[in-house]
Amino acid sequence: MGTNRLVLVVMSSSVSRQSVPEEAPLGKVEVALTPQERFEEYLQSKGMRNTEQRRALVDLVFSHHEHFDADSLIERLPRRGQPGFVSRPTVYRTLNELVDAGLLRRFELDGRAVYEHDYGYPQHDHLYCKQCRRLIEFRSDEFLRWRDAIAAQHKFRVLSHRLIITGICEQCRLTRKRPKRRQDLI
Amino acid sequence: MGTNRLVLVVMSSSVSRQSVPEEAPLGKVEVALTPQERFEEYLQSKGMRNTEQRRALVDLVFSHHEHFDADSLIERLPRRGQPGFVSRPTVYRTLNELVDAGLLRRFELDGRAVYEHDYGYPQHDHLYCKQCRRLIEFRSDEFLRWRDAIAAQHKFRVLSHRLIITGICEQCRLTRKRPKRRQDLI
DNA sequence: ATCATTGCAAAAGATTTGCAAGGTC
DNA sequence: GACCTTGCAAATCTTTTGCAATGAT
Repeated sequence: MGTNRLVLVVMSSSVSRQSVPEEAPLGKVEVALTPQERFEEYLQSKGMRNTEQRRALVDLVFSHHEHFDADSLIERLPRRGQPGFVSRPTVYRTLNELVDAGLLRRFELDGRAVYEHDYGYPQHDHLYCKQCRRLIEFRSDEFLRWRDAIAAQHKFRVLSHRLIITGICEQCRLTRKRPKRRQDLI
Repeated sequence: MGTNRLVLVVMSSSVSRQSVPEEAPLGKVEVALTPQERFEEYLQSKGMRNTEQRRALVDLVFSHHEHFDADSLIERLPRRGQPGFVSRPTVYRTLNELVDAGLLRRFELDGRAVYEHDYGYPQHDHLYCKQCRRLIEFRSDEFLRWRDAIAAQHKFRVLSHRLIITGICEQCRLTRKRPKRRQDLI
């Protein structure tokens, strides 16, 4: 069970500084507790129990920094009967708990829930390539400033936002076409 | 059938209309054809037929400028057996066609598809009140400029974007709390 | 007449829930 | 021991699909 301390990197982008290479590493985010410890804390505070299944899922979820959905997480689990197996309902239940605990963030893509690391990871937004379906992360303080300004104009108290810019990534633009999905829910 | 219904009301939001030029009130865009005519044209170009059901739905959809989901549209239809009735599958089929035809835009909120007028309506984004579940529209050219700049930095070809700022609207902030929904998919 | 479209029933896909058995504190 | 969790099966919710009957051109 890898208790890997979070050392994560995001691409930063600043529109104002135009000569900067468009993908400069932003830096690491230090966190006091591992996700496992942080979740334990949350569970205790709620009078919930830290079970083997929950620990297994936290390990799996934080073993890769990738966007994922419930199904792809389930695919990475051991099969029924194998040690470490977790049932589908429990996976869904635990994902909800991890979101509540602030360890994961959830959003929607093409009609299903997608999760990403939230704990110890800086706020960012996404470019979504319609062709290869990759999510490309970027960070923009300028956007956040604009967001807060527009909210202030509407006397709206911001809690969060979701921004996805859909299009074609450079890689795909320079390559041949690929099949499309059934629907365009963005 | 929805147990927890979205409250889908729109404020054609005119922002503090004083000094911010990019924040003009959302108005209509001049279009040559009515939605009905525009859809007819689309259908013909695709070798599809303009049926009573399709006309009825276009009328209903464009009779109010509101965000809506399939269920709330179905509720506004005459009952089974009444003239003007349209079955649930046909409603879904027609909504997809209206999106393809460019008359409606679709996005997701709390796990289901929400539609809004696209044809003859200017591009805009949304503030979403977590409490009353209202969607408040706003328009920002500054945001669009920023979007295109950030995309250019990533050599990303923009096709569209989806931005929803979630929080508490002024009205709700000045009132007492209301119950929350089951999930926070934004 | 041809062929798209409808309504019905049923299916499908994603996620949630009731409940008895088992695990954690 | 109390009571939270799990896995199973089944239910839900939303949306889609197969198909025979109906309707548009």
